[in-house]
Amino acid sequence: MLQEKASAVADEGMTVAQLGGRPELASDSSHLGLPTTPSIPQNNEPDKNIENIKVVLHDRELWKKFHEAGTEMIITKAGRRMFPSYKVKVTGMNPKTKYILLTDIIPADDHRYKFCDNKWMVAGKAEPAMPGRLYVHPDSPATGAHWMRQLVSFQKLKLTNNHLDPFGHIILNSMHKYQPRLHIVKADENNAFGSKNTAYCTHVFHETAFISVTSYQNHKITQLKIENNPFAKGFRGSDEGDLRVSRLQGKDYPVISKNMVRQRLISSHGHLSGKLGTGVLSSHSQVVSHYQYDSGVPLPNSDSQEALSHSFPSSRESSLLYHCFKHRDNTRHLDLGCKRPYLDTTASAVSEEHYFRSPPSYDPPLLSHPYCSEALGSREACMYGGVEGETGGAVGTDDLPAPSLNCNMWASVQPYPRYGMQTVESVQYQPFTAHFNSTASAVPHHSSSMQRPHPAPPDLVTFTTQRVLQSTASSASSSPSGPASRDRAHSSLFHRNPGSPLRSQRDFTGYPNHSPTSTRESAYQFQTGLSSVGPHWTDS
DNA sequence: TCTCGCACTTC
DNA sequence: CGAAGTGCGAG
Repeated sequence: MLQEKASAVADEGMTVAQLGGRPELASDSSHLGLPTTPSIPQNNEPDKNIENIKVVLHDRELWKKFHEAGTEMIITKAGRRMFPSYKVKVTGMNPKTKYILLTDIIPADDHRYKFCDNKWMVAGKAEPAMPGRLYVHPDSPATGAHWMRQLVSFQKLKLTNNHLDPFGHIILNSMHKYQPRLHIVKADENNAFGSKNTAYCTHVFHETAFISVTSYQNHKITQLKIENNPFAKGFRGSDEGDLRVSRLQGKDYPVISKNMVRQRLISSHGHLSGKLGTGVLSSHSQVVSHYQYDSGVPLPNSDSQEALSHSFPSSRESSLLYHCFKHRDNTRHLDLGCKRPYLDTTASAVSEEHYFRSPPSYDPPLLSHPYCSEALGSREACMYGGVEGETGGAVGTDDLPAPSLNCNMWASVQPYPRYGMQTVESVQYQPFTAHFNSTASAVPHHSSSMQRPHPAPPDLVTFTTQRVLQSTASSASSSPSGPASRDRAHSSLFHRNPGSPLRSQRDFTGYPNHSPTSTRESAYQFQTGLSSVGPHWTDS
């Protein structure tokens, strides 16, 4: 089934993310047609074709519905799952090669938003980026066969607005726009960390972009959540919904809430949707202009302000969306350099100027640099940037039976990328670099052809450090096999916080003990360093 | 704006 | 059954 679905989507055209190369502007034209032909599968080349990996967003239609209305994701102190959940179908991997799949969520732009007149508007400059945390899929590392066998779900990933979150959830600022990304890192022995050739690729599905909120702003979104999220079934209105409401209120007769009324009105009006209280339709035309995509190639929008405000086209315009706008570069890379404790890196953080002022031309920093610290023992380190694990060197890891991603962290890039959304996902692929790149070259995003190693552009560079990949990779190779074993390890690292025991995250529990039971559900969410940036960044 | 407890749901 | 994921609405 999935397969079918996936293929169907692919047929439609745009959803498949192709890796290989990220087309740059220059190449855009060639890609416009959409690379239908992708390089598919030539199985001949086993390990090396990370660029041939294809990823299809599961439930894309649902995501599109949300996107057209302006997706909102609730963020809470305790952590809230995303809905729709981020699930993908992966094909084109070498069945025997091990890969690590992880996601991160980066700022889509540098604005803060407000919901007025039934639409999202820019309301100032974004808050300093939060620590970029990564969510490593619990099965990582696992073989290509494992990943391709079924849908890869990131459903347990949670979002929080608690900057001091001890659970390892991904920290976001409310009322800001974000873009989830998927990274696939080859974790084979051959590419174990240290190797400069470790390859990875990044996939971005523009339809998964969202604005984080503490409570829903757009009732259309509320409605979609209620209608599609099984856990919200209790709020469904179908004929009986009213009854539920009434019961809640202790009444025997149906009571209709304002919200429900609004929603119903809206839905009934269909296209007029927005019009509820305040005029709403307004932005349509504008929207169109901003959000367009090319066939597959993401185009950054040059007009930042406007684009942003209209990022979410209303449903009506959806058809219009697929236009092209010019953009500068699509490239995004991940830099996985590793090797420095992330603290250091952090410090080095880049000049704020670069980051923040990235001209429109810059693309979003898609990636970040991971740093790998050798030390992995401490979980805390992972969680908090400031804290470093003391365990020196890989202590734990090496010894651990099941290597896991011990404290690996990636840093996701914070600065805002200003990319408009991309229609299709873009993929990027790059070799891992072993070092941190402080060297930023100002590479334009453009870049990269696929294979070329790129230093990250300064703007992209974030301070964050990451430890993760590396260790992950290396461990992966050694790891026994099952994802299960590593699960616990991972989790343990990340979530544990010295002072705070996290109950909810029992994930880590496993750490010390090897109990097999550890659930693989544990989420692996890592944080990247960050901090230093904040201060500088805020604009004045 | 955000936090909390609630009733309801899925798993 | 209990744990955990939902939006609601009062505060």
